[in-house]
Parts: sequence; structure tokens; C-alpha cells
Amino acid sequence: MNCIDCNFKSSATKFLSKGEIEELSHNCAHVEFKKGEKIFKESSFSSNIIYLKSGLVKVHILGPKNEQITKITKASAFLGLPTTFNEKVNKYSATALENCKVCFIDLEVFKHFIYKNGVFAYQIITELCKNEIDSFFRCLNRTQKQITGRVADALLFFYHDIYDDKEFILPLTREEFGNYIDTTRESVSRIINDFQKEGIIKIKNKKIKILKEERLINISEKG
Amino acid sequence: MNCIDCNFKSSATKFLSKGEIEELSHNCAHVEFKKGEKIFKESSFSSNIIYLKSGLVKVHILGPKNEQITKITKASAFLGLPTTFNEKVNKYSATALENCKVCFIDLEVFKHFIYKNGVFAYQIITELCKNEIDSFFRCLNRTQKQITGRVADALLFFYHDIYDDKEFILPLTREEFGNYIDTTRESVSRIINDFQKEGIIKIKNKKIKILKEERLINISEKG
DNA sequence: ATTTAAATGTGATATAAATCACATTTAACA
DNA sequence: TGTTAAATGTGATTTATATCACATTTAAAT
Repeated sequence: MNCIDCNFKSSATKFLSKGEIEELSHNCAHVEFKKGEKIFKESSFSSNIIYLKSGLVKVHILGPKNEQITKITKASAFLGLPTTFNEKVNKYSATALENCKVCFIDLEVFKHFIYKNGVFAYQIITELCKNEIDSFFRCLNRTQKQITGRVADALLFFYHDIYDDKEFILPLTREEFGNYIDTTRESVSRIINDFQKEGIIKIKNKKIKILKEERLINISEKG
Repeated sequence: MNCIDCNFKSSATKFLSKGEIEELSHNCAHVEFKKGEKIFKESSFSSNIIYLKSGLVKVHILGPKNEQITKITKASAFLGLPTTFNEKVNKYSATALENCKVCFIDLEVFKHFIYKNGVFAYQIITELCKNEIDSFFRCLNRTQKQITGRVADALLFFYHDIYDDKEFILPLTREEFGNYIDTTRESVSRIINDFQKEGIIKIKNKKIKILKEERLINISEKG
């Protein structure tokens, strides 16, 4: 497989020269993961840059008390750049929430691109900056909003950022949902069922339909 | 003032060529801030890269409920790279906790260095990656530890990462301390006074001395 | 040095959310 | 297709921490 024909190029990779793309092709392994499989694991060695070509992934860390889902990332995106870059071992894990296609890129080759190709480096910096700001705000919401608001946020996130559809199959169990918004499976259960009773959403197991977006936005804002 | 003579060069700036340092000198403004002054402000335009040469700074965001101190940064470090880079307006504020010396670097010149100097770009990427991992863990502790553990963490942070001394002047009011660990001034008050009663620390207003580090570590780990 | 405002301490009370316990449903698999 | 395990729902209870209220101390300002 040659990267030149790949339809999933990242914003950074688009700026590589033909020669560089060629070099990438020889140092890039394509791997597929099934739903539920771990892509990389906390405390294991990190020696490749991981690029998510298609699919949906949860990034998670085992905290002092629970597993926390730090973020949910959909393709295309680099997965865990920070952990690969200046750490010998991964500081967190990534698990496929849907079937995923992933590229493992040799770290040295990737570094070489940064050294030689300023536009490539700039794109990576831009992505990292965006990630950091996003994580600031996720943390702010996690710590300052009440659970109802956090559930509303998460539902709106799946609608707008992941599926672009008011109806979707929730890719998480109630427990994972809890890990994503820092609460328990019981609280998630109660709140989404309350939402259903109030006619804000419709749920059938994992299938969710947002009926009253404005109410969700309102609940999200009130905290 | 010429940057070539500056004793506070960042790890990235060290890799600039003589010509580039010269260019930097012409596009870099040195400013001093007194304790309590705002260095940059949420919602204001961000048009400069800000480099903290000396002093101590709090980075903070106004959340849905309270002000949150996202992190406390001591020199030398870039302040708010993420917010300057791909946002027109700042997403958060930075305020001096001590008198600070700061450089305002023209954004275009900084970008130019990234494009032209791969080692410079690589250093910036390294710093951004480190920041992101740190913020993941800060968020994890914020959400999963009980207040006692978070207070212990913060005290150990000031000891190890800021002052390198078991005795220090706390650069925050009780309320700011609360904003830093996501709690109220009352809870901070109660807990540090409990710590004093148990002989773990000694406090006299803002002056703190850590007496039993092992106990603090233990409290921090138990959550 | 005196006044005023800001910061801090501390008890009493309220509250959001965790925990516990168990019933029920859904999905996995053999 | 039936059996077992995993996931979910829901009430009752507990708990950590916020909130409220007010006294006291410290720092700032005149």
C-alpha cells in the first residue's frame, strides 16, 4: 500500500513532498482494529505515531478511583501524539469504539518530517494547540457542571461532533458514559431516563434520538 | 535590548541561528508586570506569543460556575501558546502571582521560525506535548480525588515544582487556592487547619512549612 | 495611627451525587 | 434456541462537600 493513494491524509501529511510521502509509505504500517480492541495501552512502550484513518476511539486513563475517558476522537486524527513524543511509555490507553483503520508511523521518520518540513510541523503544532484548548474546556465542564448538564453536553457532543445526526447509536455502555462525564452508571441511567420522561430525548437501549435540542442546550448552560 | 544577550532563552530559542536571534530582537517587546496584574485576558485579541522570562503566573478561565485556575506556571515557559496559535481571541487569562518579566514576540516572526527551523519547531512540539499530558493528569486528580488529597497535592506541587523548599509563602489567597483545586475557600481553610492540627504542616497566614512530607504523599495517594 | 476593606476561620445546615442492594432486561454464546 | 453473563433500571441510604451565617484577623488606605 502506498500512502500517495491514501484518501485519509491528515492536514499535516497533505503538505509532505512526493519524496516524503514515498518515505512515509515505507515506514507506515496499516492495521485494523475491531470494536472493543485496544489500539495502545497505558504503561506499554510507545514507539510509533498512531494515526486514526477511520473509526471512533476512546482515549482513557486509569485514575486514582476510576477509569476516566479523557476524550473521544473520531477519524481523521493523530492518536496520542503527546504520549508518543516525549515519553518512553504511554501515559494513557486508546480503545476502538467502532471498527477502526489505523496507521503506525515510525517515530524517527515522523520527527524527520518535522525537522525538514516547516509546514508539516506547523500543522502538527496547530493540532496540538487545538487539543490543549479543548481539554481545558472539557476539564472545566467536568468540574463545574452538575451531572445533568454534563449528560446534556455529551449528548450534544455525539450529535454535533460525531454523528451529525439527531439519531445515533450510543457507542458507550452506561458505565463508559459515566467514565466520560465523571459519574456512575446509575446516575447516567437515571438522568437519561428522566430526559426521556420529559420528552427531551427518545431512547431504546443504545439508540438515542434528540427531540428537543434547545432544552438540552438550556440544561447544558444552566450547568 | 538584544535577545542574543538574554539569559532566559527557552529550549526552543536556544536553537535559533544568529540571524534568527537578530530577527527576534527586532520583533520582541520586553514588559514587566507587578504581582496581581493581568498579562493577557480572556476574550481579548491574541496577537503575540508570550514568553515568561521570570516570575510566577496563574492561567485561569471563567467557568460556568467559578473561576478555575487551570495551571500555575513558573518561568521559563511560553504562556498560552495554544490560545495564541489558532484562535483570534484568548480562551483564557494569565495573571502575575509574583512580579514577572515577559516577552511579547510577534506571531508572524514566531511562525516563520517554525517554518524555517525544524529543531525550533520540534522543541515547541515537545513543550506542547508535555503540557497536554500534564493537563490530563491534573484533570484526573481534580475529578477523582477528594479535597484532602487535592490540597495535599497542591502543597507538594508548591514544594517540589515551584519553590524547591519545604517552607514557602503561598502565592494564593484561600479563595484562589480553592479555584486551583476546585473547591471553596471554606474547605481549603478547614483542611489546611486540620493539617496543622495533625502536625503535618505549619501555617502562619500565607507562610507554610511542610513538616511531614510522607503524610502528605500518603494523603495524596489515598485520594 | 486609625479606619476600612479584604481575607480568613468555623459551626450549622442543605444538597447533589455516590453507594448499596436487588430486580429486570439485553446481549453473548454454546 | 436456551442458558449464562453482562448491562441496565430504580429505590433507599449515606456521605462528601457546598452553602450560609457570622466572628475574627490581617492587610490596605487615608
